[in-house]
Parts: sequence; structure tokens; C-alpha cells
Amino acid sequence: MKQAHHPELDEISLTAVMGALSDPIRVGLVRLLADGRERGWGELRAPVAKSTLSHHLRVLRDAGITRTRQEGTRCFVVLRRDDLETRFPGLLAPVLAAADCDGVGRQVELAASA
Amino acid sequence: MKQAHHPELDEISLTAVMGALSDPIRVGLVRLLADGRERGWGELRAPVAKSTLSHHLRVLRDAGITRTRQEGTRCFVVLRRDDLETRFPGLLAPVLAAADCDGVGRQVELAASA
DNA sequence: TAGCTTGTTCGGTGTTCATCGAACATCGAA
DNA sequence: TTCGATGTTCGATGAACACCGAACAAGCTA
Repeated sequence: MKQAHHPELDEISLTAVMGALSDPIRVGLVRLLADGRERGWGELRAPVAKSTLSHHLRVLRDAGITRTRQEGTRCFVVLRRDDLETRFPGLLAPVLAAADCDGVGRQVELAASA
Repeated sequence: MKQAHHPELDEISLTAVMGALSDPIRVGLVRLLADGRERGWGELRAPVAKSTLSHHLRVLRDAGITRTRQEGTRCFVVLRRDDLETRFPGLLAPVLAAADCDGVGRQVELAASA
């Protein structure tokens, strides 16, 4: 469990972000994180194997969309909302609005407890 | 050369649009079309084989981003700006702005003449 | 120390994608 | 009708991706 690389602001690429958001599960994850709260991975319920979920979270992290923090054996993830807003002003909101309206990523849910 | 299918407004999917915009060449094409003018395919200069260009234009069309019209042996393409704005309000502008700022898709150019 | 929890990594598989050249279809012009 | 211009379609190929189960690593906890 090594600390993963997070791209700097100017390393965040538009096509990488778009690519990361082209998968319903990843969109669902972003939606869950949209309130700005940090979430433990245990809170994330998605209909995939844990290795696959790990993969998706890695794609989001590598694209610069989320930031991952480790605490003991647990990992926490948070949306890099300010960074994204700085890098691509006005991009995130319409995507979230559209996803919300369409129900894209509704298969990803929040577990009962924290 | 049969007339291709164009998705209806409510058939346009967010993830398909995001996926279509995750390739620099396609972003470049969208940038060229951003002025709303219809372009003949002969005007589009991209550093790929024509079959590949045909593929990219097909992806954009299937995603509902562009509309293709045929006239004789020539094809014309136009951005479905209003449709996109209706379906995903506010989505296109930030993407174009970010692409413009970053130079994503600058490899796609307009040929000299029409 | 032994076990439990948590997440990563490793093959493996099947799918999709970007790309090319070549062959084909279609239309307009000579 | 023959030729040229314009796109589409057809394999083919190598890369990337989504997905899984299993094995591994690392930190708690009993």
C-alpha cells in the first residue's frame, strides 16, 4: 500500500478527465463525493469486485479528479473540487447536474454507516 | 455511403459524450466546428489516415455531438450545439474553453479553401 | 504472535479502441 | 463510359480497458 501519485494542477489533462468521466461507475463515485466530504472506501458501495473498485478509484486519482489519503489500513478519498475548478473552470458543475438528472452512476451508493 | 444514424435528444448519453471528448483529435474537430459553421470534410486537416478520420467523425456523430449531411459525394458536418445545450446545459462551453486554453486538438486544422 | 481488516497488485479474459492500408461504392466530370 | 474525387467499410494489429478471483502487504487487535 504505497502512497500513490497525484498529478499537479498543470499536469491534469482535459482528455484524461473526460476519459475518466466516461464510465458510469466513476461518474457515480464523483457524484457521491460531490458534497465535498471525505469518504472512507468502506462507505462506497458499487456493484463490482473490490479490485475493480480499486482500479476505478485509481483512474480518478490519476486523472486528478480525486485525492487519496491513507490512515492506517484505511483509505479516504475526496474530490479535488477546487483544483478542478481552477484548472477547468465551470466544467464539473454541468457534468454533475447532467449525471444527477440522468441518474448516471446511481448504481454507486453510500453504505449505511461511516 | 448510406445515411448514418443520429441519436435523438433523449438518446444522447453523458458517458458517450464524455468518451467522445476524451480523444485529442475529436476535441480538435469539435473546436473547429465551434463557430457553428458547417464544414465539408475536405476542409478538415488531421494527422491521421482518412479512414481514421472517418472513424472519429462517426464517433462524434454516434455520440450526438455532430450532425452529418450528405450532398452528392461530399459530406458536411456541423456541431449540434443547441441540442447539446438543451441536453447538457453549460457543458460544452467549459470544455471548449479548456481545450482552447490548453491547445488540445491543435493538430486538427482547417484547410485553406472551402 | 496470530489473526482480522483493508486495500493493492497480479495474471487472465474478453471487449473496445485508435490506427492503418486496401478494397469498395457513389457521384460528377471529361 | 471511363476516370477522378470523396467517403465508407473491411480486416488486421497493438494498446488500453473493465472485470474477476487469488495472492500479497500492511497495519490493527486480541
